[in-house]
Amino acid sequence: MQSHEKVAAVKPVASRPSSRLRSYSMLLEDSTATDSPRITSLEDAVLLRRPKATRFTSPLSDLSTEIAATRLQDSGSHTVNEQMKADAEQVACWDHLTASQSVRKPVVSVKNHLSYDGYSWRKYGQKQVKGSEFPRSYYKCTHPTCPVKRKVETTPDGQIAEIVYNGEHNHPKPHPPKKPLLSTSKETLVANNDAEAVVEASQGGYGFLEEFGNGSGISDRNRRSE
DNA sequence: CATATTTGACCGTAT
DNA sequence: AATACGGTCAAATAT
Repeated sequence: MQSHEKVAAVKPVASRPSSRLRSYSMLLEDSTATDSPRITSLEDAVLLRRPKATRFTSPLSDLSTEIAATRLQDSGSHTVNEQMKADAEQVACWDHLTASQSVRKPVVSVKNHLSYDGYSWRKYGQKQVKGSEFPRSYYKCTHPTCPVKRKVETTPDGQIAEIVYNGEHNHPKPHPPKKPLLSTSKETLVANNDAEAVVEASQGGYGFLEEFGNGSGISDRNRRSE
């Protein structure tokens, strides 16, 4: 295959329908100007696009990261202290598992992003931001009308460096928490004016808990509100 | 087959 | 006005 050649000829346009352009025209020019295969239609252009997402099997640490992030959030209904206590036990458990490296990642949890607070989250982006050395992940509450979003920064070890919540859930919890949330070390919950809460966790392994029944995986993905 | 995640590009805002 | 950065989108891919 000459995939790389194609890649070079095409500007990898991601997904924005609005960005119509230069890609196609440029493609045509480029293709005619070089030895690259000719592009005679938009479809061709599309075919030339290089794959955007390459999935790697997520390492265990990654998994814990997600889980940790997920359970950290309780949107502020319970006290952090309580959560910490309850979680401590589970954390210990998971810790052992990861240590032995013989555990398989709880796919269900990862997929549904069901957190202990009973809400489910869907990851819609990740980015390396300037301020932090760790990548920041962006999540949305999966409920169709729920505006809540959150940003989670995790270390390579899977530890949470910071979590920021934005907005309030406007719906009941799909799955009531069996246990209160928690955290293993220090955490601060600060509510900002815009119903924004910031949770900072300094280190600490967060464990994973049992899986809830399948959450109501809402699928508003690929849907635009406009 | 359906759905969640990955990931680069796009867009808006701040500097 | 130009550039940089953060946040969001959506195709591709994995499960």
